[in-house]
Amino acid sequence: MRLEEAIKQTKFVSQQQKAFLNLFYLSGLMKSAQARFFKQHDLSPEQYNILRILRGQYPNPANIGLLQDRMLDKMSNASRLVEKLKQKSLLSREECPKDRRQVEVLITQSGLDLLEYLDPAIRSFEMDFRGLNEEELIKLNELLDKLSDGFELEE
Amino acid sequence: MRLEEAIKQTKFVSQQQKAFLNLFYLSGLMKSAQARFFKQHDLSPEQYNILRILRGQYPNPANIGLLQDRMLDKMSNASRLVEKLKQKSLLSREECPKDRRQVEVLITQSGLDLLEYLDPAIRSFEMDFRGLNEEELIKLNELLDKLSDGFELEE
DNA sequence: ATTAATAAAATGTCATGGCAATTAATGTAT
DNA sequence: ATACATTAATTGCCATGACATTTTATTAAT
Repeated sequence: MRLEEAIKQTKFVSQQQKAFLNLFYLSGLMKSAQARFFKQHDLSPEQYNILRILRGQYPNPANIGLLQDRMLDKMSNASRLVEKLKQKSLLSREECPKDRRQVEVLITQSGLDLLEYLDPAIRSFEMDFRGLNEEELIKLNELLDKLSDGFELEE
Repeated sequence: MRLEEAIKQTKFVSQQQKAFLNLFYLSGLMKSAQARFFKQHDLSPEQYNILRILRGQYPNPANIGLLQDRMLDKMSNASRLVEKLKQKSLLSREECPKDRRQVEVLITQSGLDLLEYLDPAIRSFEMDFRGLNEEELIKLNELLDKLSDGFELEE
């Protein structure tokens, strides 16, 4: 469903305003679709994000700071997410011998298995972008990149 | 800051995947910038959304259902947001005489004053899209619309 | 070597989002 | 007219996000 229909508003004061609302709206749609999907597997999108990063590092461990650095949402609490995932045995967390302030987080085999199991569904999820052809996707990424550039100062 | 730099990842399996992450990433940037702005005025973005809708209806009242319908995020709890705004005297809430299940929510003068006071800042906020020219904005909206169309089934 | 500064992670608090359950009022069917 | 279904709004619960504070370990300064 498109923005106009969703918020019952057909006129916008500018293309800027519409783009602004449109981005929020679409990201909300995506976010809730994503949350619904992960919930079936007793994961949150943020937890999945952590596991993905850990798989990327595997077989090296990651510390909390590295996770926070690479997460899409920097503000989510990596410590607590790691704790949740540990309870599900999807990762291990151990004190780092070199620097006991730090912690070594490593994805477990069952974590790797879960990711592998989810992979096809994730790919088909990203296919929700099938509405756009390759050229359009490239254009979209280009436009989004330009916009992200505008946020350098304030973050 | 761009996606690649933010998540320290330069390669993506597809343009789809990158677009997916890019959208999440940018909307997150926008969301936190927006939240930071509204916080200065002791409002949340959702509370502001409610006030905007009420101004659109003014001088007619709105009921909770109508607010929920028009909100960007359908799932936020309109009842509770209205209660918060009432405590700040930015709106009034009264039992509807025609149907006592419903409620008549009306923006107050001080609510209208606040919105008017915020208007210029909001407009300049939307100007954060100034990185794109008119043609690019139209293209972006077109692409976002196409993508939103893909979500009809599941929402 | 002791003290202060910095750094990493964990914890506490509060607002919000996502849903389920509840309450109260209205509509509908027999 | 009474019982049942539906609708509107509120409330409660739990997970998450945002942010400040605390704890513990390491590094730097004198």
